[in-house]
Amino acid sequence: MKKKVSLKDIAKEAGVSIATVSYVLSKQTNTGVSQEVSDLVKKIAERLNYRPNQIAKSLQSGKSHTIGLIVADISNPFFAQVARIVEDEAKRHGYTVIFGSSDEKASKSGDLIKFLLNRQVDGFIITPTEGSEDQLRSLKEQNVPFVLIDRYFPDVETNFVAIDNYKAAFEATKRLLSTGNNRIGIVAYSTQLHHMRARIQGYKDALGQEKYDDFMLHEVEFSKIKDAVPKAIDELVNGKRPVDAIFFATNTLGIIGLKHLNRLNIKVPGDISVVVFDESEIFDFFYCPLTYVKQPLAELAKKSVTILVEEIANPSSVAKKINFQAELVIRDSCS
Amino acid sequence: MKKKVSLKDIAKEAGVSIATVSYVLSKQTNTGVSQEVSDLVKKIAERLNYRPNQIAKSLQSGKSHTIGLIVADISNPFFAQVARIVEDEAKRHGYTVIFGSSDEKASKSGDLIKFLLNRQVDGFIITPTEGSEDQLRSLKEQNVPFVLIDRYFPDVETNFVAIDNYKAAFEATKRLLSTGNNRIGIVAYSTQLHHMRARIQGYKDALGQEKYDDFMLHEVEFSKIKDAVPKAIDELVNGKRPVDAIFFATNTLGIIGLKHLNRLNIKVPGDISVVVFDESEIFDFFYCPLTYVKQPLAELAKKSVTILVEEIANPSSVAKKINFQAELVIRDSCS
DNA sequence: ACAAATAGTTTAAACGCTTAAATAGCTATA
DNA sequence: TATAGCTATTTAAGCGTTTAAACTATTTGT
Repeated sequence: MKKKVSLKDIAKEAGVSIATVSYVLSKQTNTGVSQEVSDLVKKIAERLNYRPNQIAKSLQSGKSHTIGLIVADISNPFFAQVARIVEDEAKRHGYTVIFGSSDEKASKSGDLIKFLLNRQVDGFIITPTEGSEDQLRSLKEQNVPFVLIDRYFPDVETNFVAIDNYKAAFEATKRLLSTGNNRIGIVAYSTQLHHMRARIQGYKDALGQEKYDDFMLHEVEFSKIKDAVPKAIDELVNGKRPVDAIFFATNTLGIIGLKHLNRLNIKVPGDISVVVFDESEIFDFFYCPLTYVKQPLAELAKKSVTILVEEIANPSSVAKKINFQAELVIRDSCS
Repeated sequence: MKKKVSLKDIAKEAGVSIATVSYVLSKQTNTGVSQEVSDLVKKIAERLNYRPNQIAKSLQSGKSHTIGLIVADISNPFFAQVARIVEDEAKRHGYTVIFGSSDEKASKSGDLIKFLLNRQVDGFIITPTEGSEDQLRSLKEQNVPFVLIDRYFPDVETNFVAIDNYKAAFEATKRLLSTGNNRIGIVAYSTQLHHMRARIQGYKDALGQEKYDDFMLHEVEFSKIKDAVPKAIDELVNGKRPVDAIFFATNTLGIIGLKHLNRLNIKVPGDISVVVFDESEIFDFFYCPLTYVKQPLAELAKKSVTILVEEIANPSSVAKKINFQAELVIRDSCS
């Protein structure tokens, strides 16, 4: 890589000091530099195609203008979409985004945080994994600005941007009930993460004491979904008292589940009603337009960036907790 | 953000010079530092939770250990998958990834390159857009290491990792022919990018003089696909001599196209045969298992990283040009 | 005509790290 | 006992910026 043009080169060429060049090039107003020198320096900078060295600026300012985005898996379209919006919004604020995938593992998330801290990111946007509370507490202690997105820990005071999962799940389940389903199963992740517990609780509360039954709740482990979801469905539909509806608690679960329903030749909504949390372009190809919970993804992602940028500029001690409302998009998969 | 622990802090605490601390902490072998001092320094570093400042290291070494990944759109699953593999592979080599989306626009790609160069990335992995040849030439001139992925310009000598698009398209079209289709339409992007021209040429050559007909070739503009693909399909199936098969030149085109076929209630492969370039989880929900061209994505992405890392370590003047073979996965969408 | 104010520019230190070169304190050698 | 040869450690410069402070010339005021 050819050596880059620095202030020094321009200074030498212009016959002035480095400081003068810096003043010309870095100040918007020409504070105390003569017009001639200013013009000359600018012309030379232009000619030499000068590009300021961000690294040097960062070292000097202590700000890298870089934010770390930690998601579960960047190749998951849900997070890829978040990433895209974060990218655009960050760019609008003059920030660069470095990303990393935690694979829902606290250990990976911890490594990633360390790695990116070494890289001197100015702050983080994180979809936290189960068991990462201490990492967040540690970040707080070090006064590193960060915002959680999609999930959060109710007992750790942090900024977060999420949706009202309880309410969304409650309404989704109510929809299944009101369309005549009584035995409603749910396929969820087996995790203590609050967003998932809230979805499950919303589902339970919508059903109420009399209709809920432990048999209908199936929690699968993140790392085993490929096998566990089909198994859960088999149990839901084959028991002595099979369900007449299934609520999938995330789009990934929904995708795998619907594939399995296809395999079993179970028709939606004829044989079974379905509601899915989150949308996915994939669902457009399912023969039946699905009723689903729509998260305001763009708003979530944008808000997370604005909060973070604000927090970097002037740290506040009170945590910003934003809950958006999700929308239940009613189509044809409940009957 | 609390002030970070630096070598200085450790040095003061240990009562030695900064240099000694640096030697202890940055050299694997304890070259010329006494065991006692070494142990002491390490203990203090540990206690203070010292994290080296990468920015300072970068400024000093001239290497940022960061690579810039420029894709068309990170929210497109194809690129999101590439990003994930690049991320993992880069991490294996000790590199961080900064990404940016060009939206297939040369102007954006140019801005992105400048932006990331200021950020002192050590090199790039790029899916180039149409009209970005000069940007690449300029990078070459500045001796910035980079590798193109997915696409390349035959008349610009650069490293690239791609597949043999001509052959893949040729074989896909041959498959359609051999399953009894004679009038085969193609929906492709209207671009001079070589990978697309190669796909179109492969298609044309497979058909040969006698079977090919300009009417069957539909090129749509990237920014207008939502409307243009349905329109193209309407023309292909409604003309005086309608086609009996359609070859979609990318998965995005395929997705939009198949949705439209559904809307028109045209059955695959009953009414029309289909082959799609690239795979997509989305296709799993199409009622008919699709025959598609499978790119070795993981290999492509990995190779791009290893070439780039190698190139950063010791730049070579001869361009590395890698063409992988794609695989035609034959399922049920041709008859 | 001389001090004071002002404008234009430079000096120098700092950000946190690396590393070649210098130095100090030993020990072994003749 | 002076000296060469080690070993352990420090000094100092440099990476590319920014910026407070210092300096120099010029202009203004009296």
